[in-house]
Amino acid sequence: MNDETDDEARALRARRILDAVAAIPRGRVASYGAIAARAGYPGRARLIGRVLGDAPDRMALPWHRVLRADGRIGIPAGTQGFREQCRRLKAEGVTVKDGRVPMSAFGLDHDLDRAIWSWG
DNA sequence: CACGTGACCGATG
DNA sequence: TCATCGGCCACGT
Repeated sequence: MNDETDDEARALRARRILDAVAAIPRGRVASYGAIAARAGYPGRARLIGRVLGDAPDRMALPWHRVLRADGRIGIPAGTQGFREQCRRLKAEGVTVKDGRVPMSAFGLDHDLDRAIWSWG
């Protein structure tokens, strides 16, 4: 009897998280933790990876714009997904070197800093 | 119910 | 930069 409620909760979580991912602007990136917080689940970064992994790949979603907090790609190196993520990021002008993106230049907080402090 | 695993993170050494 | 640790927690076994 609880199953339905659980499924609903899961669906809600996924929706909020996927929405947050979808909100990342083209050419920018965000960390799993940042997405978790934005979706309303602070401290639960692992949840994002799980949801993205479960999401149907046919879904048009900028999942490739989600990286680890240090800028490295979260997917294990050498996998198809890893290569795909590199490809997609480069395709939209994001610098990827050795499976890593300079968050200082492409992270969302950089936009905030620039807007608030008029940097760059 | 216990345990291992993982597309995580921040602090610490 | 790398290694470890404690925290986080859904899932499969």
